[in-house]
Amino acid sequence: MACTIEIPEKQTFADLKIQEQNAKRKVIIDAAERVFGVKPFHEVNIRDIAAEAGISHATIYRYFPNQQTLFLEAFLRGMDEILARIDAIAANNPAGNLLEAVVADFIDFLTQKDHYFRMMTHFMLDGELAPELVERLNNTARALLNRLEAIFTAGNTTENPRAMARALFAAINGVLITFRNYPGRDRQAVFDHMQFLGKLIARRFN
Amino acid sequence: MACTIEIPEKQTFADLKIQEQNAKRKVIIDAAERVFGVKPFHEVNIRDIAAEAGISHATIYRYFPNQQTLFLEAFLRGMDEILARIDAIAANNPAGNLLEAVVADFIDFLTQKDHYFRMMTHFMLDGELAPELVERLNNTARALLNRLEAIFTAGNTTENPRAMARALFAAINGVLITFRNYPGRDRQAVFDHMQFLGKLIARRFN
DNA sequence: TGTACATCAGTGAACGCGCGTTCACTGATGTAC
DNA sequence: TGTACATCAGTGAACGCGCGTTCACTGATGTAC
Repeated sequence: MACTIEIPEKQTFADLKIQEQNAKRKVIIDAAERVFGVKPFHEVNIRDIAAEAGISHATIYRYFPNQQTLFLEAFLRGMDEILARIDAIAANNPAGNLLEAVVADFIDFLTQKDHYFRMMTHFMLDGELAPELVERLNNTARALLNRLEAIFTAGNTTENPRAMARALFAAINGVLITFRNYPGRDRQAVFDHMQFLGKLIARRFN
Repeated sequence: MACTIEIPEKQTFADLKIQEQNAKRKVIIDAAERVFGVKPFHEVNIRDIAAEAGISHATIYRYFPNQQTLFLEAFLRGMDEILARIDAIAANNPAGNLLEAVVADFIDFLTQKDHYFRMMTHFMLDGELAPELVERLNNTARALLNRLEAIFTAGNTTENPRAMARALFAAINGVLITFRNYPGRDRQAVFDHMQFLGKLIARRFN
């Protein structure tokens, strides 16, 4: 306990300015998240987000070069959340059915926060992202696949664990897309059905 | 051979008129298919299709109430093609690996004719179709699931064959979506990878 | 301590463009008498 | 056989609307001297 005084890092005015810019970016993304929670993804526009953030829509362009980048930033935040959740499950779930638990959580999360899922499909299908953004997108995808691969490796599959990870990831995405508008079922029934299929698939991948 | 004279069905002027309308509708859809073969789905518009059909874009609205209906009509034609292909495979493939063959063909077809796949995702994700159109969409989906279910039933799965059909259909859709923009791979490599994953999944579903 | 100037965040208004859809009109064909 | 009228397919022009993005400007704050 010789030294209890906190010595602050050296910080310049320029540093502060950058921090402030980042803080403002965060405020904007936070606002976007709130809007996404209320409106379907493809109806959300820059003006909505600006209004929610309490600024002019032109101001957004001071902090993001364009809409795609803002959306991607929001999406990556969601991906981080998923990764953290998977890690938490893996940590608390040393027993056998890790795969099923992860799949269930994945479906759970992406059903609750539907906008993340819609953004994912948007980037997969329509996205025309700048190469640098594609790179960031791929990084998180890779991080997710790494998690899944680790599970398969630990489970001693006869298949290539990486291929299994890819196939499982794709399969669950497919469930989320294919049955989201299951005719004549309410939200809860759709969710149950997705979980049911997720479980079936996870079982097949064991 | 008592009677070789063909007796034509009774046909009124009104019948003829309806037939002509249907023929014109077909010309328009044919034109749409050609445009879809050249342009990415989400860039195709009514004016393109009209130009390809050699008519004014306003004329299209004499034969289709709106764009969605025209697109759906084109899509259903693609679905019919898929169903016919599956039936052909089932007929020529009495041996064991029917499932893998069907999956391979499904991926093959929807990769070649990408616009059908894009339309499918469009209807699943963004589509706001009139109830009557949703009904038609569901009918073909059901027809496809019936085919898959029959394969599982014949294969004596321990699982519910209908559930297996749904899960497989979703899983393959997922592969087609998730890896269509696989970074840094050309068309051929993407295709091979999809087929590889399709095979892996089919194996898991055996 | 004050003055002139530079910087820069924030903004409302406007631009631009695409595109589905509708309108008002034309001209050909059919129908009644 | 001819005339007046109705029907209806086809059309170019225009409407309407959304919405990402940019522009020209304001006003506050910082800086040089």
